[in-house]
Amino acid sequence: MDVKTVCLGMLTNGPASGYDLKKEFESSFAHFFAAGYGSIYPALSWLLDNDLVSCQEIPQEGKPDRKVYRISEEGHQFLLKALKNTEPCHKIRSEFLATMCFAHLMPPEDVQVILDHRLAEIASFQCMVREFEQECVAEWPAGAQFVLGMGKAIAEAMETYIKENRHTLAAEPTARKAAG
Amino acid sequence: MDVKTVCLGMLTNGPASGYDLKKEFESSFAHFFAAGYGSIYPALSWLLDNDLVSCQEIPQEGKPDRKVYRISEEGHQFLLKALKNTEPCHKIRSEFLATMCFAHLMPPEDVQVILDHRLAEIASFQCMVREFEQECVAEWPAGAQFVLGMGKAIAEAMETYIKENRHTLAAEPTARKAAG
DNA sequence: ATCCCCATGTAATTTGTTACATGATTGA
DNA sequence: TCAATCATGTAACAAATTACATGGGGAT
Repeated sequence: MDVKTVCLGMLTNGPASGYDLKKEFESSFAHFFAAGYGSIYPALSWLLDNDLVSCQEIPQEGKPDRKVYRISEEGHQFLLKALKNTEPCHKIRSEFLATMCFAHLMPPEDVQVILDHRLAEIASFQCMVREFEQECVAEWPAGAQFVLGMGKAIAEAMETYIKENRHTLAAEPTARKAAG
Repeated sequence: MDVKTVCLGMLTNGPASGYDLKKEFESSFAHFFAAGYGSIYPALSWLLDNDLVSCQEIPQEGKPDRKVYRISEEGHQFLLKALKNTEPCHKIRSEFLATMCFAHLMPPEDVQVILDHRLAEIASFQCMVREFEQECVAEWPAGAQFVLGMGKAIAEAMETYIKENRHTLAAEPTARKAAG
């Protein structure tokens, strides 16, 4: 499933502009699917060329016309077909974990800084989740709620794991060396 | 951090061929960093061209010469520099979660099949982890152990979450409809 | 017989990222 | 006055995937 299909899927929640979709990629989709304008706008053009969406241009003053896309019947069918894959992948690409693999080659302080940064990222994600929970999750389709919950579960597992195991990557206490 | 750097890092555990590295990408690195021959072989060529590794060709009968790569002093320095980034990313690209987002558009049986498939993938990962634990983890550097543990923690969190929440994506019981 | 393991690599294609290009409005 | 938000898009570039190309040895 590529950016095109995800954009099409997002449009099942109502018409939206490329700018709107970007915000969705940055918020509710942020923890499992990334896309920038450089992918989104071409994706929407492609969907339009293939009649999977229609486009309504809304003139605005001082800004480019706002282009609101709406999924078509063909679009719905295309999406359903794309969703038929019963073995969708789930890939992690982690420079963080790759770096940690080689922690023994690094100064232990540096390792701890990286861990702190990762914890901070997790905390900011959890903060966003809390906002969703207080505002709008209840109105989301069951699948979207499931996905947010999964993100929450993974984030919590990572947080706990890092806090409980970071000491294994700390420097050997100097006292030990002196004693040995 | 790209494939080149990860290959270089892998070579800190001892000399290896492209074929050997591929096996490592498929096993201990599988849960957070993917690479195929199409990335690995060009990466090793690049590392060799830049004197970050040396190469020893071992003639073999009936097979292409086995090329064993060894990290050089320059390679070590290059790696240390690459490891200096204190904000390494951790990205998930999940067609699985993207699909689940649109679960309400799909036949509920199909959703459950996808969930079963995901659970099977998690189980096979956990199986691999157990093998590592029984055989070799103890000899791994602390960082690599930390990373395997993280994979285990994430896998367990996902497994538990799916099992506890899959019912929210099931079809409404027909009895209810009849009663309503 | 057939399949998997060993072992290397290239070329075409797909995909996505980053930088560039433009510019008014609103709130601090 | 400064930053952020709104709003679109293209072009160059980077990176990885997939298919292609080859072929002996060993196990079932």
